[in-house]
Amino acid sequence: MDSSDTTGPGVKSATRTVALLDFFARQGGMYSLSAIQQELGYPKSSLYALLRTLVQLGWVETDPTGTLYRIGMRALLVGASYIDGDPVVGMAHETLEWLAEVTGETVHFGRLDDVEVVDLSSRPSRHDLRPVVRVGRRVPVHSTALGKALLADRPTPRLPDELERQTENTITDRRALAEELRRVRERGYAADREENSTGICCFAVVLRLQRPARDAISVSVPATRLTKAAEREIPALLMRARERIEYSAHHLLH
Amino acid sequence: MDSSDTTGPGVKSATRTVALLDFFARQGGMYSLSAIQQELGYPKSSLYALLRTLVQLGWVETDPTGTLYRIGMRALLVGASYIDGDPVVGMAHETLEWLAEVTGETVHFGRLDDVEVVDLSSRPSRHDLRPVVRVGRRVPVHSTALGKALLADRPTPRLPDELERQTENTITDRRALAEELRRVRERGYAADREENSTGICCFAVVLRLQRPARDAISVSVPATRLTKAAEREIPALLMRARERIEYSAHHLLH
DNA sequence: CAGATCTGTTCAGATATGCGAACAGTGGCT
DNA sequence: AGCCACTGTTCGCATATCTGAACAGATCTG
Repeated sequence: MDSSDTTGPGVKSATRTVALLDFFARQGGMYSLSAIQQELGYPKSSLYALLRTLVQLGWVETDPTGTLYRIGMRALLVGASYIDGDPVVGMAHETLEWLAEVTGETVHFGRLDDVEVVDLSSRPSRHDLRPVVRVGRRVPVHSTALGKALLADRPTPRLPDELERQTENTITDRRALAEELRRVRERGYAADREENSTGICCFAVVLRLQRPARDAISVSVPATRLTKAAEREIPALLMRARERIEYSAHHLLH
Repeated sequence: MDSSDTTGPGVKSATRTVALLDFFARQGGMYSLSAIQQELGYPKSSLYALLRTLVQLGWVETDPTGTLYRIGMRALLVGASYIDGDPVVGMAHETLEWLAEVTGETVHFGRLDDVEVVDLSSRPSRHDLRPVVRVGRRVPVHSTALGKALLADRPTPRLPDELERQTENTITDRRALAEELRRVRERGYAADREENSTGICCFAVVLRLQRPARDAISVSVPATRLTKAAEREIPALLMRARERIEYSAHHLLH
């Protein structure tokens, strides 16, 4: 069987299983059988058997009446293990600590997934310890420093169908974004000037562990704290952090 | 079809799909095809097809050689959505904020899963802002305040096969644990005196949203900060937090 | 209260997966 | 080198899933 066939991926019910889980993840609520069937297009009876199986295994939960479905807790456990098992996140950990310490700001570790960036690790700012747990959440690729840093490293960046406006500074034009990516390549780091979230600016650099880069690290700064000095220092610190991470990585991989 | 049948759960390859993901989550590393086959006992060729399917879908990743498998990023995204979609976690959120604020300590929201507690939400202490992201991780049920609070609410608590020793204070005897649970019921809250982690004490109460309780909230305090006053105040604050959460829950559910 | 129109559920035939065995690489050992 | 033990990979038949249509239960409506 050819892998790029019209038959789609090999095992049908495995494909559907994860498609179902993906559906719950994207929509994030409770859905009835028929609602799911309308969305995914699978036959009712197939979904029925599948859902019952997954409920039995704890991967899908139902409401007390047994008629509304949502994602189950086992999914959470498995998801968390992705981070624990990732060698790069593990190696980057102490350097991100250091980076948060010297900047006093919030740092993130992001990984490109299709046309979005997934936050794999967050270290809150020293100042505002908001409980924002963003780990495992997606952020747009065109309006964040993480995303732009990663896009800039690709010869032909894949972009979402529409560059959704997040703030009044968001770059929504594809030409303008291409130009911005050129500047990112030139400078060696990406910046986000309240393009994703009003009042928040970010800087990011990619980790050059594979080509094109898959991972990036960033520092987020409230616009009010973004002095001229900080604008110079933070990118420099990011690059030092990158060196440290890349160094450990090369040692680990011999 | 009977639910407690010898046929096992309905759709075989869905069962295997999630069993495979569970395997990766528990072991948390990279495994070869034959290693997985030894562990799970499925035929090689079946696993082969399944793994290829899941790799194609981003739920399993391979190393550069394509011979070692690990959990993929999509699993992380789906797991994170469990927390976002949970109504109780959502409602408890601002109360946990408040609890962290008034105590100045780290608070957790835990949910019972089989014989372990899963951390669904953490709010770091005001003092030591360690980046401990424990969300999605399991903690033992017998050595934590969260676990003991939840166990105490069950008529016949399910326990792990062995009560593993975590610190020198861990209760490892089943009789002693039963006695401890009796005290928890009497007092209305559970305490952990460095039983799970040396230097850390916890208090926890269950949320009475269903019988037996499924969720609990806790406050963790470094043993060095645990004054007599704190020992009285923290359980009282936990109970106030519980009232607030239960109140919002009943409003939401009418 | 009957009819209409949604739900979730079951069933037997069409169809795709699952299985063991044989094949093909790879590295280690004498 | 040659053999051996071990991987990952492919392939055809037995078998279990998938499916569409029919059934049943609930809610709404005039």
